[in-house]
Amino acid sequence: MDKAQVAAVLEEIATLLELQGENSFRCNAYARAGRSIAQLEQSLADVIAADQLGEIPGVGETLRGKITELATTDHLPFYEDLKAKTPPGLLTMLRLPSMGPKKVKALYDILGIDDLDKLKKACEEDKIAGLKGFGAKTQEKILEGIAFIGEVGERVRIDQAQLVARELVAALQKVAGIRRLEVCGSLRRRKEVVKDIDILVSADDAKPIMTAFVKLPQVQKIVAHGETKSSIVAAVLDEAGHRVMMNADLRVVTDAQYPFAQAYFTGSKEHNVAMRQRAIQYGLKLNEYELAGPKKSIPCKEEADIYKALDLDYVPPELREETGEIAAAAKHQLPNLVETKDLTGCFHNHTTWSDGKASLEQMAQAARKLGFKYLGIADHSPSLTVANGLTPERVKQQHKEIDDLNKKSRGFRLFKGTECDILADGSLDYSDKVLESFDYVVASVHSHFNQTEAETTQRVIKAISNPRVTMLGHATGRLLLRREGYKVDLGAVIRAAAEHGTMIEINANPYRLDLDWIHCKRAKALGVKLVINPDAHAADELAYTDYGVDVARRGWLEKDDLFNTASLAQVTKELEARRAR
DNA sequence: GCCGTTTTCGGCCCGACTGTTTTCAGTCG
Repeated sequence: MDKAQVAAVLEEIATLLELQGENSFRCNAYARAGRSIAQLEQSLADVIAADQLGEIPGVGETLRGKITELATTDHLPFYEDLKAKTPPGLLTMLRLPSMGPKKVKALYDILGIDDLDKLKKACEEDKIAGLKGFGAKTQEKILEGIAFIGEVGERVRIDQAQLVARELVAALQKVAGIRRLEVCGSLRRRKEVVKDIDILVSADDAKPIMTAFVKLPQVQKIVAHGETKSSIVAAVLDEAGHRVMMNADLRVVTDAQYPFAQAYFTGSKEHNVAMRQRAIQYGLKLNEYELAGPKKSIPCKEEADIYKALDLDYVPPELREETGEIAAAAKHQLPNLVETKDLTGCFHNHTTWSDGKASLEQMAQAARKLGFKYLGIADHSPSLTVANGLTPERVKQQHKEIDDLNKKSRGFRLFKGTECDILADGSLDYSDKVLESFDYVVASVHSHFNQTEAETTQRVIKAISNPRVTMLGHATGRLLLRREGYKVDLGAVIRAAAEHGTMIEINANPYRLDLDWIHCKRAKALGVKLVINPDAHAADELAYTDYGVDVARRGWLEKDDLFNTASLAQVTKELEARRAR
């Protein structure tokens, strides 16, 4: 098993143990080890071979044995036994709001309920409300939870969450008495999928703000309504007219508490735990209201002051995942993260020549409006017939149109590219001669998703080893919350990209966000250049690059780790040099 | 299950809110 699989098993063990009623610290130990393994830079096999497992924080004698067994034999009797005696439906029940391991276990032990259907039936027959520790409200909440899961799923994409957040914030800002306001939580950390929206407000009097919040027109349901915290389900229509529903929490604190609350509610949970532990090392206590010693509280006006008080550089929200950012902040080694303004253009964009909605000229105009100095056009290749892929003859025609447009424009350039299909055997969809007519080539997989991991890996490596390929498009083909990516050994792909000097795209389309930030970090470590591409099929989709910047920042990338932060002259020079190879 | 300038046992981050209680357990973040 590779590290992702081992990590998933460890985290599942943690959950299964919780359902057994096991000591929470023991459960936590498995969960923590799982996270550490998932975030390893090297391959798990290498770590085991070098006998370095024990050096990973949270991995002791017992876990070292279990992890080794899992990684080398693909089996772990301890896990398999645990799994065998836990009905899989219990894990689904755990996803319901207000249902934790204790309640799930109680329902299973007392009534033998082991899936959502039985749970729903039991609620409808009024069998839950009478149980010790349960009541009418709990029963009602469970039913609502089951309906909610069916209707909206659990998580939404960052672009959808942003939409909901923007509406709520705009409505809230009209309420009098607000001093500071910010969206915190995973949306502030710019995670690719988000479960709920956390809004933080500072004010002298919380009550009117709380009251206004639960009465906003977007509110579908009030989940909780307390003095400092309220929780609602909000519904907002997106541009396509689809209803986006999600949970939103509001916290109101005093302005003095604001920076502490801001840090606390931004998370991640793991980052917060590590920060609290660091505070303890300094003889201090950190919570959402203050940073304080036994005798006095340390005043902080901004979030940065908290980090400063603990001898840390300010950690940008995108890095707060407890993947080494605190250690780096202590040593003044945090990266100087790339910013949206650093982008000079992008390379993976479609036009009406294939399946885009905007013409070459419209795309160019939109790019200039965003301040880009160039735009790469990469329409589809012939085998993607559904997307109106370009034949070699139409490629020539498109190139003429691009030349004509370039003659008319000053200080801005269109580059001739292609999103060339990687065929089933790893060969490319155009002949070398046609490929050489482009300024650059994005190579992507669009078919045969059911190949084995070994086949797809070989296929992609073969394609990116071709010197005519400039960059790899959407590396796993995933569609967030809709479709798993194709199975591919990204470690091997990234190593091959490093070896052949091929760049890898960060597909900034919010449906994809592929390469994932974790792999960006690994690609950077191996010296692979990354490129933020919106995969735009319409003029307004060029702005998707913002989401790509989010991914890059979460992946610790700096301006120079990306290709499309270079000047037009540098980009032109580099592309010409590559074509001469 | 991990871990140790309070070290081999006894801790392990902390607080709000809810619902079911009558002082608190469970859940959540």
